[in-house]
Amino acid sequence: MRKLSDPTLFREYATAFDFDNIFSSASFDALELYEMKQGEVLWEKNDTLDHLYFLVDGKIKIHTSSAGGNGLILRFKNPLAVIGDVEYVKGTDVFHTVEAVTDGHLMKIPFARLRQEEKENTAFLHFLLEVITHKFYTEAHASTLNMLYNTDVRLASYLLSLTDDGKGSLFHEEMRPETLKETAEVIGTSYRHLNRVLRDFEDEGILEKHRGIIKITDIDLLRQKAEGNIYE
Amino acid sequence: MRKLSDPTLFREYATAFDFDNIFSSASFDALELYEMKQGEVLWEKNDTLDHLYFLVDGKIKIHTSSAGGNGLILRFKNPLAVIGDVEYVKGTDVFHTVEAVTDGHLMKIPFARLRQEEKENTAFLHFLLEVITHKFYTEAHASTLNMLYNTDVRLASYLLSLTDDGKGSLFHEEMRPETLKETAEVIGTSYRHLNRVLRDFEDEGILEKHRGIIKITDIDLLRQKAEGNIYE
DNA sequence: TATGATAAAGGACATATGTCCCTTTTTGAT
DNA sequence: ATCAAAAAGGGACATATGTCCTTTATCATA
Repeated sequence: MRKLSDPTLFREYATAFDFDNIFSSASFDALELYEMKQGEVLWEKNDTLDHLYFLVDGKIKIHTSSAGGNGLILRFKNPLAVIGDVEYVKGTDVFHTVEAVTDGHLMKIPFARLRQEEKENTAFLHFLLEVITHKFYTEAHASTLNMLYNTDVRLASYLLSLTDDGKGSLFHEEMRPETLKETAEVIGTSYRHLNRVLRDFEDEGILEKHRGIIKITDIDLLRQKAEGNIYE
Repeated sequence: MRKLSDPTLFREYATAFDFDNIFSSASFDALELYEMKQGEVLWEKNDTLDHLYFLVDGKIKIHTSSAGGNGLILRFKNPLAVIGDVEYVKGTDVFHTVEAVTDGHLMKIPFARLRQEEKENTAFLHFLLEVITHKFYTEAHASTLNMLYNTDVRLASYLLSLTDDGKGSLFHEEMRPETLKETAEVIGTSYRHLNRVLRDFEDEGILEKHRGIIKITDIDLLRQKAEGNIYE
């Protein structure tokens, strides 16, 4: 991660994400703009954070690798993702590895500054509360889904979350997650097994696929498979 | 759940859990004491909440049953557990079933009152933030453990969390979780499989068991099994 | 004391999923 | 255009885990 001095770009992000309203002017002035490069590992398990970060451009992934090295789970995050909120509140070390999936930009602000901010600015506390609550909510849903259902249901739910815009309307029938390998990691299974389940879906007429490109052909069947669940 | 009018008991809980300091006096006056009976289902999935609850005495369990009816996961909560915090912040319906494991007492306060409280009282926002952050932290750990490791590691971690007082010192070598069936639900496996793994542990000399009573005989081996993980 | 409900224990079998490995295709860098 | 690395695709096999069912022990209560 490299610090950027680009007042124009800074201003752009500040406006786009309403930093002026979230922060008092003292804190606003403490914000700094950084850039990340694709593939860069931003933080690893057990790192200590002393800044809060906001992803303002690009995409990151959060993942954990077990001691054995194999097997990861992860989530992708897009702007405006907040990194370090839990560490700020609990004073704990980083728990998941965070990696840049694309080039992008982050804003950072020192924890110390935020301690001040808290005392003066309820809006910031609210913001933090909402961000963390949302994380919990999402995590609880995903966790439940993972514990209670097999790969086919999880995959169906995941595909729905990509296909559906959340309100039931069709968003796009054709999509391409980064890679199938990543998809496997997201739903918490092996690449091999994902392939198996995808082929089953194909046999059942739910989708067609060709070299990683998946096209949903029967969204109702897919919904049925998902048993009312949807990722997030 | 039944409302209680018992000023003495009320005062006792208020003091024990520092409600005077968390809340302004206006909110404090809005607190009401309720009692719950063992086995009572306090809330079910999709219920709508309009009060925040504090468990001040007794024990509850949080669980989800899948559509299929079988398979639940759950956590136990002791005082001072907060129920409805996420629902309050996000405005969503109840997600997990909450059941009284023992007789006990709860304090409740209307969401509407809390909206006021928020505006006047930073301590309350802080409290909420800390509670929810802790929930997220715990959930994330448990979820990761569940996704990454097999039943033997999860069981070892769970047993450790009961045996260890968290700082590495031995707490008690002999314990009895409510039932083995419940233990199975907590670590997210079937009763049958739990039995299998327990017998493996017995064969390996990690523990001895007799009709549900488990005695750890080699805590170091147990630690080794847990691979550095511990529930919570 | 008898009786029924519940928990513990585990056999037998089915299924879900992981691991290892090999082949083909695609992509990206030189 | 060429070549190496990554991704897709899937066979063969091992293992983890679930389901169903039977037996035995325990405990509360009629």
